[in-house]
Amino acid sequence: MKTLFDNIDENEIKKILKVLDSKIIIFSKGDNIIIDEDNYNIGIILNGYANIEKYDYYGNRSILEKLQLHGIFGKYFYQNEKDISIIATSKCEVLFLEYDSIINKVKNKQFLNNFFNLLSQKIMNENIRIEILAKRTIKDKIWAYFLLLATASSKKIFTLPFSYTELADYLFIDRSAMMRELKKMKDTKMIKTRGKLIKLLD
Amino acid sequence: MKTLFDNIDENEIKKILKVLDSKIIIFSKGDNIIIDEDNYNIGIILNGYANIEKYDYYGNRSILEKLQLHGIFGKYFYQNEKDISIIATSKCEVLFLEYDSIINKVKNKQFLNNFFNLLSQKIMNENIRIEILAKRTIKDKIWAYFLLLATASSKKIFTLPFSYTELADYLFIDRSAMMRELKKMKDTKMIKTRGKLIKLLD
DNA sequence: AGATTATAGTTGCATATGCAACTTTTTTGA
DNA sequence: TCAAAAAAGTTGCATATGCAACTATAATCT
Repeated sequence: MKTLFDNIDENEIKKILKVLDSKIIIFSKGDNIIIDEDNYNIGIILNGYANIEKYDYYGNRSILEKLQLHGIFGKYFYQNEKDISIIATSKCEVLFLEYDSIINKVKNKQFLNNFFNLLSQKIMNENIRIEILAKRTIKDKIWAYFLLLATASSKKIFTLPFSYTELADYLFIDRSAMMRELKKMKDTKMIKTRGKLIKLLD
Repeated sequence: MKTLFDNIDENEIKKILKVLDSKIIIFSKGDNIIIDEDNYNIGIILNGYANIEKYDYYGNRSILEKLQLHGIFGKYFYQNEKDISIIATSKCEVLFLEYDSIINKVKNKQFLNNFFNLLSQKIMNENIRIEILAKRTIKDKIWAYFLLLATASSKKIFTLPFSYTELADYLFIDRSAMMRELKKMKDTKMIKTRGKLIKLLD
């Protein structure tokens, strides 16, 4: 996975972060991560996890995105930031930057390259997400997501980065319907589970 | 809408495109737009429209993305480019570039800025798309998409950029079920349609 | 440690949605 | 300009999915 600091030594990083007038804030699990939009408009997760969430009219929660190492967020990426919240799902260190400064103040080509790559990677992740959502049935959505996790870990056994409740909100489906499909998948020997540990069979 | 050439004069654009060793190709409606990956890995739509499409196991087409003016595509944005195709839906001029050259060869800060903005805009568009797909019912998906088009044109009357067949494939839903919901929406005076012309009522 | 809250697991029921199979209308291209 | 193909429009039927309402289990907090 690409990060913002790939192939840049520590001293150089410090210099860049100073030039950018950046800010690092640590959040606790459950915190609402708010961007101070006057001075900073981009956030980057340095460690920990966060969910980008939205509630609809009926009270359904949708998890729009799962942010992890060097995941990037900010008002440039959302049309209506007001009705979206970013919730830390673990202790979570966030680097805040100003978007324009990156191109205009940073001389280091490698850093620019890394930032480009972060954006490209975000686009790729969202495309993968859209392909999962393109699946027409609950079972196919679950399977596509499990395959993704298996591919990411290069193993047929992996740990869900979500609770099952969250997983349903991430796949935009009803939890009980999802549980029912998971049971069917276990019954037909597609998968085996133990808590959040999932094993894909044959 | 932001474009790659915002605030850059024509001569400067020519210079940049030369430095980048870019290539412009014109496609006809229905053409499969293929990237010559050895030399170019990014495409940008200069005019016309194209769909990014994928067919699933059952033969369902999914329209993953609708590309228009300065829409950007390329292998950096997809994990499995092989099973995805980009189809020109009108006569279509495409600029091909090499990703790395942009950061490493282009000196013009405005151009870099514009390219960044193109990526950010793409991320925003995909987030909007995900929010539409997050809607739990067909009617809500249609309505959310129509609202988006109305907002984009700042009018309550707008023209669908899709055939109804394509629209269903874009929203990842069954066409006949979609037509049924559209009829209900007309019956309950939510919308009025005449061909691809849609009007949102109150 | 015990109480409280959240998550997981289950089920009956109503209905929204997909699918197949048509007809009608519009578009395309030779 | 006319035939062929594509898109739009419609409907009956089967079922996948959402919803409500539970119980059981696990996690969290003081």
